[in-house]
Amino acid sequence: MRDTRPYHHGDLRRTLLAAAAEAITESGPAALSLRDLARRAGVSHAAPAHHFGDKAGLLTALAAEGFGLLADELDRTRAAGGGVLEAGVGYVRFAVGHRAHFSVMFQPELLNRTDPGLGAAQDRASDALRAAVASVQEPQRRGADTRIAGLSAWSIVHGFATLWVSGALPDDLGSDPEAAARQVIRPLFAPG
Amino acid sequence: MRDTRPYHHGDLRRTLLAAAAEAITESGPAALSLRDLARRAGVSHAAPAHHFGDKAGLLTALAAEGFGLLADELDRTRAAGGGVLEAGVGYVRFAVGHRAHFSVMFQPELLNRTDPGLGAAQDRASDALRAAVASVQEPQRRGADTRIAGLSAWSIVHGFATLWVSGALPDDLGSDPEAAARQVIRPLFAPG
DNA sequence: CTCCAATCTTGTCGGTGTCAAGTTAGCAGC
DNA sequence: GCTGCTAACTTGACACCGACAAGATTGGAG
Repeated sequence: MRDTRPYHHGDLRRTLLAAAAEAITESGPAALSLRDLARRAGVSHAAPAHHFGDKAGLLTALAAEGFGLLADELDRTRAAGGGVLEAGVGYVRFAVGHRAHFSVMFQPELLNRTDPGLGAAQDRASDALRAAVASVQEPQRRGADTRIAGLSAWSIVHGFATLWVSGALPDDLGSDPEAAARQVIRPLFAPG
Repeated sequence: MRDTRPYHHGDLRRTLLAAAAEAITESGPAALSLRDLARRAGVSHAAPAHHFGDKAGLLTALAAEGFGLLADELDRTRAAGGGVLEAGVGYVRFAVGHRAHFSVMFQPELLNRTDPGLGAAQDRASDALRAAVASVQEPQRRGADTRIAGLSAWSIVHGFATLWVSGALPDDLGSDPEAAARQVIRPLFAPG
C-alpha cells in the first residue's frame, strides 16, 4: 500500500509502532526503551533510530497515529447518526481502547512539536471534533456560542477519559467506561 | 517545624523536591534525572536515593505534596465563600500554578501506588472535592444525584486543566487560564 | 566522652539513547 | 548480467543514568 516498501525486515516501522503501543499500555511512556523494542522485533539496537530518528520521533509517530484513530472514531459515530453525546462516548472509547496512543497525544514534552505529520493529524482530529459539536443545530442554551460549548464538551469528555485511564475514579462506577461516561457527561448536554 | 531535622546539608529533602518541581516544569517528568537534581543541590549523585529510595519515591513525594496543595486550594476557595464554580476555578489555578505537581499526580505508573503518604494526601483532596460539591444545597437539576454531579464537575475541570497545561487549547482563548476556565466550565453549573 | 544512627560520599554495575561508520540488499540503468 | 546507488540495517563506541553496596562524616543522646 505504501510507496516506500520494506527491504530487509518486512515492516519494521509498523512492527515497532505496534510494539511501542503494547509496551506503553503495560508500563507507560516513561518506561519505554528503544532497545527493548528492537529486541522484541528481533533487530539491532540502533534500528529504531533509523526509522524515527529519535525516541521523541517514535512517540511523535505514535501520537500522530493516535490523532488519526481518534478522528476515525469521531467520524464513525457521526456517520452512525450519533450526536454530541455519542461523540463524547466515542472519545472515551478511543482513550480506553488505545491507552498508549492517548497517553502520548497530550504530553507535548515527549514529542517533536514541529513534526508536520503530527500537525496534520491534529488538524484532522480538530475538524472531526468541531464537526461533532456543530452537528447540534439548536443552541441548547441562550448566549452560549458554539465555540465555548465545544470547549466545554471537549473538557468534560477529555477529563473523564483521563481520570478513567489513570484509575483515579471511584470503583463504584463499574467497569464499563462507556456507560459511566454517558452518565457523567450527560448533565452538560441535557440540562434540566 | 518538622521533627526530623536535616543534618549535613540543611534541608536536602525539601531542596530536592523544589528542584524536581522546577525541572519538571521545564521539561516534564520523563526528562527528570536524579543525578541532575543532586548536581543542582550540590550533593553527591546518590544522595537523593537516600531520602526517596527511588526515582518513583521522589515523584510519589511530589505527588503527595501536590494533593496536599490542591486540598489547600480547595479549602481556601471554600473558606472564601465560593461555590462549585469557584472551586473549579481553584482547581485550574492549582494545575497551572503547580504544573509539575499536577503532571505527576495523575500518572500512577510513575508512582509507588501503595505509599501511605500518597494515599493520605489523596484522601484529603478527595474530601475537599466532595465538600466543594456538597456545598451546593439545591439540586440544580432533577434526578441527578450529587455523586454523578460531582464526577461531572471533576471531569470538566480536570479536562480543562489538562488541556490547558498541555497547550492543546486554541490560542484565541487568551492567556488568563482562570477567566477562560470560568467561561468553559460555567455551562455545566448554570444551565439555562 | 562514647556510641549510635541518620546523612551523605565513593565506587561500581548493567542498561539506555545517540552518534558514526560500516555492511547488506533490492533495484535501476547500461 | 554487471555496476552503482540508495535505503535498510548492524556494529561499535561514548556519555549518561538509576540502583546498589560499602565506607566516611556528623549531630546528638546517654
